[in-house]
Amino acid sequence: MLDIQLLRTNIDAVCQRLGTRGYTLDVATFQKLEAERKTLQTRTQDLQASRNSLSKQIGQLKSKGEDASAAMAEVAALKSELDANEVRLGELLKEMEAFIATIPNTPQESVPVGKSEADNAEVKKWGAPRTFDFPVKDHVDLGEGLGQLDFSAAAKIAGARFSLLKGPLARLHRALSQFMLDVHTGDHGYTEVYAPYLVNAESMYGTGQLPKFEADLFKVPREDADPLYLIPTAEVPVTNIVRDEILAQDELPLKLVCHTPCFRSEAGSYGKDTRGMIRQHQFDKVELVQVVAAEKSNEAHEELTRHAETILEKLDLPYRRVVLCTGDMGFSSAKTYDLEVWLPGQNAYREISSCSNFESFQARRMQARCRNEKNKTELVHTLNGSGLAVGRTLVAILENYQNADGSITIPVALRPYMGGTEKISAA
RNA sequence: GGAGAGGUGGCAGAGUGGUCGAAUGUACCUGACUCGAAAUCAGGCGAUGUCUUACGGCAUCCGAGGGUUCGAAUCCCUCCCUCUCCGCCA
Repeated sequence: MLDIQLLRTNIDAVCQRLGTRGYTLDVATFQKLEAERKTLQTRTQDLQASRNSLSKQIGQLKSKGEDASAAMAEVAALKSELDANEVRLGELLKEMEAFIATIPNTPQESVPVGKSEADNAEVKKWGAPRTFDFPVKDHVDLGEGLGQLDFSAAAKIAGARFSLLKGPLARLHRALSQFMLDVHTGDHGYTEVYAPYLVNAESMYGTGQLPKFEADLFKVPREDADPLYLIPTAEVPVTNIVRDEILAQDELPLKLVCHTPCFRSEAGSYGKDTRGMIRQHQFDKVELVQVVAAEKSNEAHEELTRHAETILEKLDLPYRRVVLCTGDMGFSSAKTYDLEVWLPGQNAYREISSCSNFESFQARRMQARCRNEKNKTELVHTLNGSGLAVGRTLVAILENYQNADGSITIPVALRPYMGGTEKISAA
């Protein structure tokens, strides 16, 4: 959520920034709501002040046993206007909040302006794609050839966009998440978190999935209680740890890492990546989350992105880093780097991690604050990034480490997690 | 699933219709004392919103939402959460 003060005092600048991401702010609606709010709120508060002081007088008169009927008549005269104003003001504030809640974050100045994916800018490239002296297969042919990846069984059990892993490939999947967690906790200073996979609507609102993106979520209705939602990323439960909290200076930065399955409905994305495990309803991810003081967030964003890159480097997987252009960024983000891993089966770089700085956008929605040097409360900045998406990392390993006979060499860094196995072959 | 108890400021904890945004303790900040620290003493110290150039004023907030009342932390209703005991369970 954007700062309403900023909208009041500097709406032109906000408009301009939002314009770069193709979002047109409805200034007229905002100003109409704001004008009404201002008169109504000041009037309501004046009436409340009168009522309060009259009520106080009544109390004093009555305690002395004197006649309070004059003051009571005066309050009664205020009452109908006050009641009407309070109701209308409540509605208006809700309207205003709903309006602001659907405005996306403003991009940082350093974000390239653009309309779509095509305008994202490559920042760096690491590693050279391997040259093969045999025809490369994609991960589906490789996994099914090994007899360890079974989409038809998954379809029977659950439906399209699920996958089933067996044997060494299932172990490799587990090894990857263990490896990632160990690197981030051991080398990068993150604290491991285990969190709920089902969350309430308030949490989804806090990180920005609600109210706008309900269609992308799996919703779990309940007979006698509010519905819960399956998390689309660990970002939701982990970032919401600080919702409605005031953190002490020395608690920051908070660096948390969490491995969870992620569930995405993504009804609109059918037709794209229908083959294989690139786009699934369920996938595992190791998520990095940082909560930092406002002035530290850009620095933290670079650091966190490096932490994700380190995993790719340790696995010796070629990748590139792109900075998303204004038009391709997520709703809540002020700046996002995507890491794209090389997939020989697709002859292309494909997204494997997304690292974003949300600045105070999420913190404002969830009232996550810290005390500054003057002991005053101040919104924190939140960041997160995949470190990494486990399923896609598995895909990358299959395709990059394939051999002519269809077997897969295990990257050296993962061998300790595979009981020393160096190669996966058909059973 | 059954029975009971409870949710008040950073923490602990009083307050059962009116000078209560809330005693007291503790934590924290400032000052005095001290070479310094501790102890002691004095003062300060909630959040959010709103109006104001500012000083500051006003409003709202005692788990959440409704209700009664001139007036609600306090009374009534609904919901959420926590704890204790019993049952069940990986």
